[in-house]
Amino acid sequence: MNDDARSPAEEVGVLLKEAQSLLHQRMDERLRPLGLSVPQYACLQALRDSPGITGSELARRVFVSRQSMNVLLQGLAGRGLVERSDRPGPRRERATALTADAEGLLDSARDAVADVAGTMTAPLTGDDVARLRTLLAACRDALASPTAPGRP
Amino acid sequence: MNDDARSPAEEVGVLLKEAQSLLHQRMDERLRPLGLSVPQYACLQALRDSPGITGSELARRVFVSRQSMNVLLQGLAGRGLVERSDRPGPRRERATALTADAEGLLDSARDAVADVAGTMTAPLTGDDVARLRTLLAACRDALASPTAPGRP
DNA sequence: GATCTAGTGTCAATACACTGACACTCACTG
DNA sequence: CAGTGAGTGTCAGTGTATTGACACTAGATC
Repeated sequence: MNDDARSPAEEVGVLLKEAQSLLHQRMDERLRPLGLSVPQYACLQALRDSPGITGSELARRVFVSRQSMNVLLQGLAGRGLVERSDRPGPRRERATALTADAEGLLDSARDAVADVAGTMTAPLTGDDVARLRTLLAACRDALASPTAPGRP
Repeated sequence: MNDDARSPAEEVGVLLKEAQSLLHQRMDERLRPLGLSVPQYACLQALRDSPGITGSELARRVFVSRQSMNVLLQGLAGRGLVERSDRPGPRRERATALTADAEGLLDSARDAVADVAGTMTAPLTGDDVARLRTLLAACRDALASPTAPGRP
């Protein structure tokens, strides 16, 4: 039955893994000279897009656990890249904001990441990129709800 | 300049991360009842596609380091899923092969993974899937060579 | 033949992320 | 008002993957 051939859907899965892994690798190569890891960059970027966001929401967007995000933020705070209020807010949350240093560093990082992303989509036309975005979004949405272990 | 807008290429990057992360999560949910993690499944699958492959080559395909693959293989060997020859070959490599138990388990795992992949591509037509494969392969190839830190 | 390079496997130590558990606060409900 | 549930932050313990280092082998180079 499914002896040697891989279904088209499965091939999409491995291509997804391969492309994402390569992208992560290239981003890491470019961000490391700036003293940033990929999750740290994603954290700063999310913090810039949504200032005052809670740590838990931050963790969800970066795809890590609250605990990991906590130590990640501690590291960034120790380097003076983020400021965490020690006066907890209404729901015990600590407001977190970027410092001026982080803004400058983040601009450099954004350029590096944009360059990598540009290399990735270089062989594609504008229409191709738009199509790719649509298709990937459809795949993501299809996987959004936790699959039941067995289907009825 | 690049103040608030994200370029289409960067959006592809985050969509790639989101889709891959969701896929990994769903696969993990389905493989865990079988006692397999995603890297373990990928390892067995690669071992099935290319019997007698070396541990280092295996590591490259699964996107982990040689050392991680080593402990991973030790775990699989301890559960009787793979057999490692203790008579090293010409280049000091140890031939690795799946056991009968692994073949059966892998068949179940393949079904589960195929199901997840099917859910992912469910909202897509056949042409969409083919197009997606082409585009993803192009992105992967564009990222294949290590990017020089700065361009000339 | 001596030397260098590339490939492989392994050990040790470190960094990273995760699960589990607990304390605390707010909104809703009986 | 008591109680339940959801959301957040933190601590401790564990597992996993990584980097760095070393030993060994085969082939290329001089």
